[in-house]
Amino acid sequence: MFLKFLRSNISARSVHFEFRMSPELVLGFYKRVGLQTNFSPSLESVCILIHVMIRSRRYDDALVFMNNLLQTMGYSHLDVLEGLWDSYNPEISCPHVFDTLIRACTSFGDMNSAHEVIINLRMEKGFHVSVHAWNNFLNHLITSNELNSFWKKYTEMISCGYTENIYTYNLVVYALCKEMRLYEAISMFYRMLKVGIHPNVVTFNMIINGACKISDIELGLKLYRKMGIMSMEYISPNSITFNCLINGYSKLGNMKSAESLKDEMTKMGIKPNLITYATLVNGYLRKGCKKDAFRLCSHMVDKGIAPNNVVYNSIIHWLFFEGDTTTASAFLSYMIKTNILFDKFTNSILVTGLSRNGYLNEALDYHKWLVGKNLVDKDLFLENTLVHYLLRSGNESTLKVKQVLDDMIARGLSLDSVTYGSMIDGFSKQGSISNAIRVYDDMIKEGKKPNLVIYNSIVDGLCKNLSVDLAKIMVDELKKLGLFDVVTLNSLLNGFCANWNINEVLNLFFQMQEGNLVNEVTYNILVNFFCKIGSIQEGREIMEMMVANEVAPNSITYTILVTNAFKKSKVGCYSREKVIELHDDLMVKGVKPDGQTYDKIVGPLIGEESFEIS
DNA sequence: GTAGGGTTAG
Repeated sequence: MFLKFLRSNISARSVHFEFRMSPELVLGFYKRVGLQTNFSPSLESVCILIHVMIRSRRYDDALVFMNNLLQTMGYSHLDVLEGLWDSYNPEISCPHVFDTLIRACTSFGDMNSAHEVIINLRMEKGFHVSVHAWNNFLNHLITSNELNSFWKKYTEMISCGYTENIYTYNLVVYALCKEMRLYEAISMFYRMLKVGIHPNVVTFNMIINGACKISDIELGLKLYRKMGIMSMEYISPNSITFNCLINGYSKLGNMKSAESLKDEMTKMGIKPNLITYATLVNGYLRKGCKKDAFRLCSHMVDKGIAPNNVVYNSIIHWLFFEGDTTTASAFLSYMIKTNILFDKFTNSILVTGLSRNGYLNEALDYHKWLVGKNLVDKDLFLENTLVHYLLRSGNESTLKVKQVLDDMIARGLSLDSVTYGSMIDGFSKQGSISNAIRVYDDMIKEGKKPNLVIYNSIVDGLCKNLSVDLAKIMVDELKKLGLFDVVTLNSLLNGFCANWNINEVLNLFFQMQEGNLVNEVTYNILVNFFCKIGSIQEGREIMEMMVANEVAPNSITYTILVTNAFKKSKVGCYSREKVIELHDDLMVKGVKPDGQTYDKIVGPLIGEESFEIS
């Protein structure tokens, strides 16, 4: 009878009753006949099974059946909806079944179908899905970063007269935090209090995380400390609260505070978890403190927490970043040996890490392998990375770039603005402005509009290829269109400097100051220019001006000054002692020295000195 | 439900 039922040769209504009491039996039968060849149950029969499963609260099994219908059997979401609607039996079925269909759609990211189900039920059948279904739908929109769509659909939900619950309010807070609208998120918190919905620890955590993400740790800490008072002692922080704050400090490089928060949570009886350690390890690596990072790794192992792929990805990324490909490979091998799976982060870290360290052929091979295994996203990130580094590796790589692009096109993908931008910039930097222009023309032919970044590449290319006059004309045109920023003007300024055109340099710099379009790059360009055209002293004066205008000198400022001073010392225009004195002065001013410059210039100078003294 | 890792064009 069961087989007959599955092929719907007998009345669905009559079997409803037969099966509703024993979902186990139904599932067992279904699985057994499923193994037979030519087995193809009708839509109606599967829909009845779904009703039975929902009735007995076996939501996961119901989801599996729905996925079967939608994914393998090729029914559309609306087919399934009709099937469920037609086989709906008020004595047995629950309205909840339609919520589950929406969950099935969102679970594989098909937000449009999910919405169509909601609309169809409302418009055609006068049925309103539950607020939970809406919440699930809205949550998926946020997690897939479709925030515009989120707000539109949220408004739709409200206008249908739904009453928001705590989950809905939290979603709104979440969305506001994601859009970095922190103060609106906080006012949402008060609105919740006003309408009698108690914010919970999730609400707090999301706002605290939002504060940390915009680097306002003080605010995050304040909220954490006031959690008790603000909730009449109902809510206390959990591990997520601490992890958010620890992450905030780690991103800012303040590892001391990050670690003391870890101690604080431990004292409160909240155990640091895998995420706590992963966050701290990443924070130390970001600062270049490998020793501390590895200390925490062994600490976590001692506590019985094994590092996972996230921790390994982090380690490998930062090792590649500082050029230590040997140790990076060692960790990769260890990852493979201990069966820790690669994910899309690992793949991306590998392709970028190999490329930026000059292992372009290896990067290309690995990428090819990934394509073969169908493990590459459609977002062109890896391809654009390859194009970028290939073009920077010299002009013999043009053929390989072509290969990457051809493969891309063969896979049905087309170049995006980043591909074009990377190529235009790469060719400009190689000095082959004709190729850059060819790419630009292709881009226009493809109907793609150039953006500011691309215009800036071209301006920079013109300046670097000694056509500053042309660049100036172009910038004037861009200004008329309002299409320029500090980067555009920095390129032009740099071009004037390269031509030793002091009048234009000063003129443009004053204009930039007036327009408040000055950043640390602007000053670095000028520091370099005055070191070359004038004296180290003049360069240092520009730096003083930089500090006075509250722009912090960075490691590039350091390199510019120290390198220029050293060059002058070699031709006897500057003493070696003064180079060291310059270094000391920069250190006192809090300028971060550049490691390479220090090792190459200052270190040896100091070594020589101390040798002479001893 | 909220927390951790990567990033490509000036």
